[in-house]
Amino acid sequence: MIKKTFYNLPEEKRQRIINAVVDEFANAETDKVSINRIIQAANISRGSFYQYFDDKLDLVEVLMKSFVDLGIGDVQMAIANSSGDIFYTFERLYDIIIDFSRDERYRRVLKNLIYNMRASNTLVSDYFFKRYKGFDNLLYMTCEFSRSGFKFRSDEDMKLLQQILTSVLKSEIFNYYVCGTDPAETKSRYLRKLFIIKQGAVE
Amino acid sequence: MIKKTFYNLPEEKRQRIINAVVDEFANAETDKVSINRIIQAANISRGSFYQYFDDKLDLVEVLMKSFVDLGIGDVQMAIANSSGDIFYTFERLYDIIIDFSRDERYRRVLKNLIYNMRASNTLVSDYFFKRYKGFDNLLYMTCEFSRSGFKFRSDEDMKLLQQILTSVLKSEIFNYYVCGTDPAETKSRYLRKLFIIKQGAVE
DNA sequence: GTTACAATATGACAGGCAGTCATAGTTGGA
DNA sequence: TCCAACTATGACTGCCTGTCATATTGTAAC
Repeated sequence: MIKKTFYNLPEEKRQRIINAVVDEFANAETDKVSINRIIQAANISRGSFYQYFDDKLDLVEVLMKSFVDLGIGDVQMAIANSSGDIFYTFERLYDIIIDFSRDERYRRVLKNLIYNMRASNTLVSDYFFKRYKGFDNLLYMTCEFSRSGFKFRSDEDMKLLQQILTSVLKSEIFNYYVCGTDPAETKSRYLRKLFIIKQGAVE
Repeated sequence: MIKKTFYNLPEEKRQRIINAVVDEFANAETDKVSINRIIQAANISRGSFYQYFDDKLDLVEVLMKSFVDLGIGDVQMAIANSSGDIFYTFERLYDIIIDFSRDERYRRVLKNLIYNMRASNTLVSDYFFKRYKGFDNLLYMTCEFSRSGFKFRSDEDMKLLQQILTSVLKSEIFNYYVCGTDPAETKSRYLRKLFIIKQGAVE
C-alpha cells in the first residue's frame, strides 16, 4: 500500500519519483526492477523510499494510477458517446489502451506490466475497471437505457457479457503488447470477435 | 530452456528435483521462489542446477510439462466425447483444470503460477494450448465435421470463437484460483457465459 | 524566540539471492 | 588402458531488499 507520506510530498519531489519509476519499468523487466536504481535516479535515500512505499508492488500501483489518470477522460467520453452500445464502448476501450503505445516509454512499461499477471490481472482490474466505481454503473446504465435497438436477456446477462468482452479485450491487448502482433490485424480480429459475440456463434 | 542434461539424469534424481520444484512453488510466491531452497531440498549442488536449467523460468516449464502430462489424457478424452461440440469441450476443459485443485499442493502451485502472467499467459498458452499440436487440429476437426447441428460462419470465425472461449475460460480459472470465488457459482457463471456466446448477446 | 513533539530523511548494515568458474570426478567407447 | 565428453561441486562476486538507530526538518503552543 502506498503510504500517506508519499502524498504529503511536495509535487515536484513526487513527480521526480514517479518519473524514476516509469523509467525503471520501461527499461527493466518487472522481476529485475531495482529499487536501488529508482532511488538513485530520483535522488532520494533508501530509507525515504520505505517511508513512501511498502514494497515493489506499490510501484505498480503508482504506474496504474498514473495511467488511469491519463486515460480516464477518454474512457468516460467513449461511454458518453456510445448511446448505450456496449460493443461500441469496447471498441473504443481497445483504441484507448492501444493509444498509450504511441509514447514509446509508456508502451514499454505497459508491455512489461501486462507481461506480469499480478500486475495485469489484479491491478489492471482493480484500477482500470474497479477503481472508478462509476465505470461499472455507466456501462450498466448505458445498456439499460439503450436506444440502439437491442436488449439483454437480463441484468445478470448484461454483467456476464461485460465480463466476456473484458476477457476478450484483455487477451487482444496482451497479444498486441506482449506478442507484438500486427496492430491492424489485431484490431480487425478484435472487432470480428465482438461481432461474433454480438450475433452468436451458432447460425 | 531446460537443458539436455536434465533429461539425461537418472529417473530418480529427476523426480527428486521435480518434487522439490513443486514444493517450492507450492510454498513460496513466484517472485520469492529460491533456487537455494530447491537445491537444498533436492540435495544437488548449486553448479549442477545450472547444468540442468538456464534460470528460474525453466522451473515453470518443468511444472507446466508435469501438469500437461497429468491432464492431457482427460483433455483428449473430452475432445473425443464432444461429438464436435466446441462448447461441450470448453465445459470439460474447465472441469479438468479445476480438478487439479483437489490436490492441495497442485492447487497452490497453480494459484501461484496463474498469479504470474508470464507463466500463465505465455507458458500456459505455449504448453497447454500449443505444445500439443493435436489440440488445435482436434478442435478444428470436431467443429468442421460437427454433427451437433450448427455450423460456423467460416473457418476463420471458428478460430476466433476458440480464442474467445479460451479468453473466457482463462478468466474464470483466474477467478477461481486467485480470487477464490465460490466453485459452484464460478462454474455456473462460466456455463452461462458459454451460452451467451453460443446464442449471441443480442436478442 | 524557545520548546517540544511529530513527521520526514538518512545511509550503514545484515541477511539473502543468482549466476559464474576453476577444478574435480565419472563414464563409456576405442 | 587411455582419452574425451559429460557431469558435479561449492566458493566467490556482485547485487539486492528491508530495517534501524540516528539526524534533520516542520509545526504548533507558549
